[in-house]
Amino acid sequence: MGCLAVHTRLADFENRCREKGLKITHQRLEIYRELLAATDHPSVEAVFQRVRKRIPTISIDTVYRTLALLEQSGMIHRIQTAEGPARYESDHGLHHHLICNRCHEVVDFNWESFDALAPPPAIKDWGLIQGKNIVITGICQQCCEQQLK
Amino acid sequence: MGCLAVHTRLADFENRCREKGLKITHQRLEIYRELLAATDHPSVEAVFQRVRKRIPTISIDTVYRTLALLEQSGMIHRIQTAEGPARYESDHGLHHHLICNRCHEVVDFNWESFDALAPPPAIKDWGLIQGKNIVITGICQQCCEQQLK
DNA sequence: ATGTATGCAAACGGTTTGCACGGTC
DNA sequence: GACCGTGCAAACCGTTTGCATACAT
Repeated sequence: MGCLAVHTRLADFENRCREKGLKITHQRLEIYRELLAATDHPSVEAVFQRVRKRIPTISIDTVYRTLALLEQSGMIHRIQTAEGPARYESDHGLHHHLICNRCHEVVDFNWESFDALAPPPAIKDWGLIQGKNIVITGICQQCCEQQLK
Repeated sequence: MGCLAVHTRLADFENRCREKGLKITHQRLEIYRELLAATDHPSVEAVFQRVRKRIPTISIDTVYRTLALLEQSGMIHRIQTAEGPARYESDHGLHHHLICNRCHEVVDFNWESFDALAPPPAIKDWGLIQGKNIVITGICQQCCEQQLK
């Protein structure tokens, strides 16, 4: 998943755009590339700052529009963060998130025994399921230590 | 949990406020009472509109401040909603949430086999865990039907 | 040539804040 | 009486939108 070469994933990206009739622009490619490279679940602002190094004239509106578009197309994911600005990640396999309430760092983790669990009967007749996330919140180790000082 | 009489829960509330040195005001009592009565995970605005019927002079700032305060004190919970305004619920036992991406309705559900699961080893050394939520998102039955029309 | 995507700037909605007054303890 | 909590108004931040231009197809 996350181990495919970047150029392969960019080629996939272009194909999926064509399938959906989305134009392949300079800006979209760089935004997607930046998200592929990122491991820190960046905010819109963070993606903007990074892409700006390659495309100094890009506007943050375009980053907002592009990230929303790619999320609607299922090519990237928006993280379930309750507070603060929206954060995104590329689609890199099944995993869940740990979120620090103090520094807002987001860390991936795996939980195979959960993934294997059958969905509870209660949700069967609710409707169409699109996302199933576990979000664990708390204070990360680093922030815990800083607090003691 | 949710089955205790309202006056008992309000008495508990007053006690917990005293323990924490929080003043027991008219506004705080009514905001908490409204959240106890609610089953729809109301937004700040919704709580404001309801409490306003009893206290017409209340301001929405107070509702914001009170809900944030009660959440920090662990007396109520803020729901993990990624998009849109913050939503709250009273502390009424272990459960999880279904969220409709179209109408934004939030529904509680239980998942005992998940609750019984041992936490994955990966999170052991992360830090202090405060919340462990499952958020299932999608389109509720009602919205699915409306879409077909 | 067509129509979508972009950049700019202005508007927007939810939320937070500074301040003086009012209420609780 | 001391001090926290409140209401008011203004500021704030992330995000969205209308518009004219630029670009991909």
